[in-house]
Amino acid sequence: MPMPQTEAPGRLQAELLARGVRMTRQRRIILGLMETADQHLDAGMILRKARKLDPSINRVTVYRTLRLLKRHGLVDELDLLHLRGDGHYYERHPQREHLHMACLRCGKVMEFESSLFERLKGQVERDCGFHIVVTRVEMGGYCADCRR
Amino acid sequence: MPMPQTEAPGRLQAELLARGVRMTRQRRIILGLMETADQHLDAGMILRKARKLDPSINRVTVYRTLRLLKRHGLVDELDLLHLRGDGHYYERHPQREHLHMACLRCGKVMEFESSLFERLKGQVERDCGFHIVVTRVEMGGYCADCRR
DNA sequence: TCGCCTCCTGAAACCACGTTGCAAAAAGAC
DNA sequence: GTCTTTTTGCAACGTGGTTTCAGGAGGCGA
Repeated sequence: MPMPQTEAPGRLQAELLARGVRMTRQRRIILGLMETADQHLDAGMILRKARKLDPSINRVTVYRTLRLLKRHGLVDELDLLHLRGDGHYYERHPQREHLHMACLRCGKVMEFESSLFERLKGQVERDCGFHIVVTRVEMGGYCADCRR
Repeated sequence: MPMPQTEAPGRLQAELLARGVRMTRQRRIILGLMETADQHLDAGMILRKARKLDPSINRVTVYRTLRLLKRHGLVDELDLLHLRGDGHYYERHPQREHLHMACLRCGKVMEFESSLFERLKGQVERDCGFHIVVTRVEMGGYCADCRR
C-alpha cells in the first residue's frame, strides 16, 4: 500500500518547532519515521520501528506524540474500517485531501484524489452552513487485482 | 441529532429471518430499538435501553448481535471522529448512503445526501477498478448554530 | 404436542488499545 | 552551568470488545 511522498522531509519537526514545541530525541525519531513511512502506521508499528533506533522508547511516549500531532492538525487519524484490527492509523495531513479504498480481500489500501470530492465539500459548506475542518473518507470493497 | 426514519419497522428482523437466523427474545429487543432509535447508538446505549425492557440481557449479547448485523451488512459502523469517546456507533444501512457531519463544538451529528457523492463513487469504481461495498464519510467542523 | 438437535445466552475471565499519576530526566533560555 | 518548565518512563488503570464454556431456548420434524 504505497503512500505518495508529497511533502518535504523534516516538515513535521519544523512545524512543531515553529509552534514552540520542545524537540526531544524521542520525538525526532517518531516524527522522522512517520515522514519516511511508505504506508499507514498504527501506534504499535511506530513503537516497534522507534525501538529499533532507540530501545528505551516507551509506548506511552508514542501515544503522547501522536496525540500532540493530532492536536496540531499535522496528522490524520484513520481506522481503515477495522480491516486489520481495532486500532488507528496515522498519515501526515496532506495539502490535498484524498479518500481511502481498503480491499476487503487482500487488505491493500489505496488513495484517490478527486475534484468531485472538493466540490462535495463545497456543497456541504454552502448547503448546510457547516464549516469543515477535517474529513475522513473510507471505502471498503474489492480492488482490481482481487476481482481477477 | 435526528435521524431520518426512512425504513419500515421490522425490516431488520425480517431480513435476518429471511437469512435463516434464529430469532430470540434478546435479538428482537435489540433490533426493535435500533429500528426506532432517533440517533446513532453505541453498544453501551443499546445495552442500557435493552435492559429497561429485559434486565437480564447481557452486554456480550449486544456485541454479538451487532457483529451479526454488521456481517450481514444490515448496519453501518461509525466512530464519528471519536468526538464522544472511543467506541462505535451504529445505524441501519440506508438504501441511499449519506455522509456524517459532526460538530466539534456541540457534538451534534448531521446527515447529508448528495448526488455528487454518488458520482464520486462512480468515478472511483471506473477509474480505479475498485468495486465498492461499504462507504463511510465523516466530516468534523462547526455547524451553523455554533458559528453564531 | 413433544423431542431433539442446534444455535444462542449469561457469566467470568480475558485481551488490546489507550490514558493517568508521579518521580526522575532532559530542553532550552539565561 | 543553573534554573524553570516540559517531557519521559514506569506502573497502574480504564474502556471497549472478545473468548470460553456450561446451561437454556428456538424451531423443525414426527
